[in-house]
Amino acid sequence: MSANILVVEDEPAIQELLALNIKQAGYNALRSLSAEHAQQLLRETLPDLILLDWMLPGMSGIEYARRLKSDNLTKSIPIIMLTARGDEYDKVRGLEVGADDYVTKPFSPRELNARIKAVLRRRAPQMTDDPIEVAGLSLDPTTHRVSGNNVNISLGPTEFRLLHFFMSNAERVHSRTQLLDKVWGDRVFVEDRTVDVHIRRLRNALMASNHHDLIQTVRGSGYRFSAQTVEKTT
Amino acid sequence: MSANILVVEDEPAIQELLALNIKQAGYNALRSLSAEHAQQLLRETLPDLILLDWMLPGMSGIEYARRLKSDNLTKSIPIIMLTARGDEYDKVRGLEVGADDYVTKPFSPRELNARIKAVLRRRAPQMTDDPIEVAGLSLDPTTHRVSGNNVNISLGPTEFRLLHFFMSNAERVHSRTQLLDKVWGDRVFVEDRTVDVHIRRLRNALMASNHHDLIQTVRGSGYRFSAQTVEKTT
DNA sequence: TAATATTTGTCATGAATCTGTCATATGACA
DNA sequence: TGTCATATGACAGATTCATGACAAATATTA
Repeated sequence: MSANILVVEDEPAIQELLALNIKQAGYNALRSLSAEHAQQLLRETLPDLILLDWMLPGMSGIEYARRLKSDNLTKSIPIIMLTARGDEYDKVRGLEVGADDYVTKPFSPRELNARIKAVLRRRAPQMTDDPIEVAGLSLDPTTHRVSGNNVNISLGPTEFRLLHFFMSNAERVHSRTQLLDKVWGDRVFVEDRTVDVHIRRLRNALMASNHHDLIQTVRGSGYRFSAQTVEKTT
Repeated sequence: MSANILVVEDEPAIQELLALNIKQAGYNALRSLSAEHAQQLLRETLPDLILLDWMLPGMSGIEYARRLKSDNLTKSIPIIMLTARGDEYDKVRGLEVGADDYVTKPFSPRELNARIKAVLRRRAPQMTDDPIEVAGLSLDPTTHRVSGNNVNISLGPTEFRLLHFFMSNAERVHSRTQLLDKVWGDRVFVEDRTVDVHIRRLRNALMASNHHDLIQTVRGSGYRFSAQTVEKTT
């Protein structure tokens, strides 16, 4: 599931350019011409990143950013502001209201992509295309390949995403609900217990290279992907 | 089939310089002194990239860019604008009308080439006409020939482009949509599933030299052209 | 120009694979 | 030991792909 990026920009030409760029980079572009309309879109899908123009008709970009950051539902969505000039003052205010980064117009496509990638990496590492390797187990999102100690491992789509998420967020416990949100995506309604089954399928597949014990059960909390082996208390 | 680059520049000296540079880099240079003349050229050949001077006699560069981007036939041709020294305002307007990148005069040949290359790669990585060879299967863009282990393979136009794209972007998974964009071009609207059919046709053709299994299906994601064979792990 | 190939996009169908849920077994913890 | 959370195997429904057929569009040839 590639990242959804919401572009809030009132100038159609620039919006188009941004959207094109985003698609080119392999993300999914949602578009909105105003803060008000963006707000509506948010009801359906929560994007993984918001590109927000500084100046907007109606509610200004900065105003909207503040609002997004104060709403519990959206506060964790990273925001990249598009500012007109390299104005230091703007920059300060942008960061003040909680923007995660900003890009000054005119921007080069490369710069924009680099920033998007950087921000996404911070917030949702599994959304980037970087290959990951943990304890001899490696996963490459671009080739969609997984191998453990040179043994090829084939996974179904969901197991692949699950492993991808685990590997990009290792050493940390994830509740079933969190996993559903991050791996399945919000707006999907699935039983919590279903996660168990997929964990099992993933473990099964990883058995081929003896990496199945990297996925640890944390009783009462969820699961954890960890390179550190668990010591059994005897 | 090396990329054609159209240079629209009224100053003969600069045009000459640009053309030289382009040829040096192995591309094909088409030249035009005005937007009007360029328009005529476009009737014969659609270039793969347009280098457009900001200021032109008659129709200005920006005006022309806008026009190119609004015409269905030419809208997908990337444009690099040549702007006078670091004029911020120009850059904004350039991007506004849909230019893909810009180079400020005076430019260094190296920078120009880098940008051309980047834009072309983003647009059509398979545009270079170097022969490619993977696992005994070879494709020569100039002669339009494909052969596997000395067996000649004949392909329809679309299958040829598809294979060309695959071979120049091997090992990586491409979604159907991406394939449509890159192989069919972004101005066509065809069903996603159509890709399946062409994949099959290509596989069929490659069967002649037993290379059909280089094209792998990645369930839920798309297709991949890979020299590495898949091992089934159950 | 007419006739004949080729090429292309779409569809219907059946096969392969994936998914979510349940029922039951197992194991952890107080 | 009893209770509760997790593991596991089975399964039916849902997706996703492969494939053959076909007609429209294009190119080629007579």
